[in-house]
Amino acid sequence: MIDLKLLRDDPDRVRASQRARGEDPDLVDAALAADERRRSAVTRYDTLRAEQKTIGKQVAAAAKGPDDEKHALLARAKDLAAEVKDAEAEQAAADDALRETQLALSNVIEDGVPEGGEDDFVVIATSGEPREFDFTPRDHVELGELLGAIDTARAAKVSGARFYYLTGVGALLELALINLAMQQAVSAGFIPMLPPALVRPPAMEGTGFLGQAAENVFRLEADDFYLVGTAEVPLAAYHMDEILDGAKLPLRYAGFSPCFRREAGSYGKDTKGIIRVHQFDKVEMFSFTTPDEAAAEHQRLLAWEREFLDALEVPYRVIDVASGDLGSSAARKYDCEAWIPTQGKYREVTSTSNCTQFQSRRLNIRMRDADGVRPLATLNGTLCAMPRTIVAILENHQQEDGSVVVPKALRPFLGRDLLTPSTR
RNA sequence: GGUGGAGUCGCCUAGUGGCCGAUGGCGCACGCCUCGAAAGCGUGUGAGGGUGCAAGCUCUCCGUGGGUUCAAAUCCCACCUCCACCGCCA
Repeated sequence: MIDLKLLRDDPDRVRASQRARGEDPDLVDAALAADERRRSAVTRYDTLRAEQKTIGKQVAAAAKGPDDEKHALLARAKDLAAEVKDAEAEQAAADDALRETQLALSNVIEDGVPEGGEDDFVVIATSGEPREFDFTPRDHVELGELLGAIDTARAAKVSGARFYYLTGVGALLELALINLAMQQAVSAGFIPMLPPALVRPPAMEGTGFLGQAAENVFRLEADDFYLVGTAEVPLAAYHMDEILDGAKLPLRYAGFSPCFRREAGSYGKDTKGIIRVHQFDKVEMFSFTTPDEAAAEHQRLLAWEREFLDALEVPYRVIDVASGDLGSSAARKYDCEAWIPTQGKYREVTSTSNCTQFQSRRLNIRMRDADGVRPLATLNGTLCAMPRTIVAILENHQQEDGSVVVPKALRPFLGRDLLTPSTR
C-alpha cells in the first residue's frame, strides 16, 4: 500500500513510477481526490459526534430535572443521532474508496531500476561459463527418466498436466537440497520456519497476491482458504498487526513450504518437464528490517542466493529486472538465472524483491524505535526452488553415459558422489 | 462434529447502559534516596485519524462485523480465535 504522505507531498514521483511500470498515472489523481473526500467526511463526522457526546451528557444530567426540559433535549438528541449515522456512513464509504484507490497503486520503484518491459533487464553479473559438451546433452526429462528420478507420465495420470513425482534419487536430491539450503540459512542467522501452506484471505490479500496475481492463486472455496504460492505469504503475515521492537531488527526467517500455482495464462509455455509446475517445494528467505537498511538487506539476500548457486557449481547470471516486469509490491527485483544447456539460455531459478514499506503497510506491521512507531521494510528472496534447481543440476552436471556428478557441497547431504542410470 | 467457558492498552487484571479511553499490579522510562546497587518513594508509560507552525484541541478503537438505544467495554445477533471435556481421525 502506497504511503499517503508521499502521495500528497510528491505526487509527481508516484506518477513517474506508474508510467515506468506501464500502469495508469491517473490513479494518483483519483487517490488524491479520494483523500480529499475522506478528510472532509472525517471532519463532519467528528464535529457531529462531539456534539452528540455533549448532548448525551446533558440528557443524563437532566434525567432528574423537569420533564419538558428533558423532552426538548431528547428530541434534539434524536435528530442528531440520525445525522451522526449519516455522517458515519459517508465516512466509512470515503474510507473504503480511499483504501481501494490506495491499493490500486503499485509500489514506487527504486531509483536506478532499468526502464522498460520484460526484455529490458540489465545483466549485472555472471558466474561461471556455459559448459562446452563434447556429446549431445540430454534434457532433464530424459535424465530424470534414466536416473529413475522424475516421473511426469504417471503424475499426469494421477493429477494431470504440470505435476510430477520425484522418485528414488530424485526424492533424495530434493531432501539434500532442503538440508543444504537450511544449513546455509541457519548459519547466516535465519530462523528456520515450517509455515502453514493454507492461509485465510487477509494474509493473502495483505501480501498483495490478490491483485494482478490473483488468477494464479488456488482457492479452497468451501473453506475460504488459499493455497500459498510461496512461503513469503505466511512468513510476511506472521507478524501481521504487530509492532516489532526496532532493536531486534533485522528479523530473518527461512521458510520451507510447498508452493501452489495455477499457472493460468501460461498454456503452451514450458509444458515439458518440471520447469513450470502446479506444486513444488521451496526454501524462502524473508527479512523484516528498517526502511534505511532495506536496500543493503536486498544486496545481502542476493549475496546469499549467489552463495547457494555457487555451491551447486551451476553457471548463472544476475539480472536487474526492468520496471515494467516488477510485481506490484516490489520497488526493485533481482533474478538469478541458471544456464540450461538444452535450452541454450538462462532461466530464472531465484528472485529477490525489496518491498520497502509497501507490504508492511497492508499487513499493518510496524516497528518502534527512538523515532517512534512506523512501518518497516520487508524483503524476500528464494534460497532454493526445488524443481528448477534440480533441472539445473541434472542438465549441467550430466555425463555422456547419462550419469550426473553430484556437486561437492551436496554430497554430505546426499551420501553419494554420482547419480547413475538405473534399470528400474 | 457436540457441550461448556473465555477474548480489555507489552503481560496479568477491574469494570453489567451515561461519572470509562477505561481500574490495579507487573514490566519499562525518568527522577529522588545511595559510594554504587537492591529495596522504597514519586512521575510517566497503547494505537490510529482530523486540525494546527506549535503547545494543544478533537474523533475512533475494549477479538471482528452488524443491531438495539438519545447514549454500548457493558444488552442482542453472527462470525473468528483460544481453553476444557466428549466423539472421530491421525
